[in-house]
Amino acid sequence: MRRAVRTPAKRLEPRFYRRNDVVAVARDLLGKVLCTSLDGRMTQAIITETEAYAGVEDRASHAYGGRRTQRTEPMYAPGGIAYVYLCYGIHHLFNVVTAGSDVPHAVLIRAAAPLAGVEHMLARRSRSKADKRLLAGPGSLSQALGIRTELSGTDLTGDVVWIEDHGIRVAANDLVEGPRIGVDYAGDDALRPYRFVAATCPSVPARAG
DNA sequence: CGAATGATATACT
DNA sequence: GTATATCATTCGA
Repeated sequence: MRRAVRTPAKRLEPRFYRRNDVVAVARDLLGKVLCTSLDGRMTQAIITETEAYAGVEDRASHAYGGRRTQRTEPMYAPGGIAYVYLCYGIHHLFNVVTAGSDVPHAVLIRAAAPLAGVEHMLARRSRSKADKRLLAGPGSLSQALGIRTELSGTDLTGDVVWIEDHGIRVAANDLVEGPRIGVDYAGDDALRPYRFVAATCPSVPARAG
């Protein structure tokens, strides 16, 4: 298999996040590497599935109609921070806040492929072996990377949670788009094609094994 | 297929 | 302040 070109890992800068086109950011996040350093444990995962939430105009968004609460406050900050919230009382869902100040757009990270620190992911998920479900689904992904609601508002250009570009590219014919998951309550907005999936796992740099 | 599980938003007193 | 419905899901039967 063709390996991705080895590019020095480069942390995404604020200007990546601050674009107003949240759908473009969601697409661009595929193949990027989500990293956490928590409890002295470092984990890295290649993002394979994202969903865009288009702020005030999107009924599926927590910020629909400009709703502004203590929970959603981070979404109104300039792009480049985390928005994490608890869903169904169990799952911590991780979002990347995008766009400028007072434009509450965000991208939900739904799935990823393990790249580094797999042993920590397994421990956090109480599993003994890595399978396809280790980082599949936003709740599982967050649990494996140690992301919790207390990290909501965390600066993604810091050294706790951040995202790197490893030069991994998702081919156009690998990119699948469709309606978002679990947003039936949003009426017509549930039909928006705001979900992006890297159909086959992006090439993993050779050093992974 | 359905229960688990708790913070949050909203609508009350 | 208190009550209650809801939820960007997951796992096991």
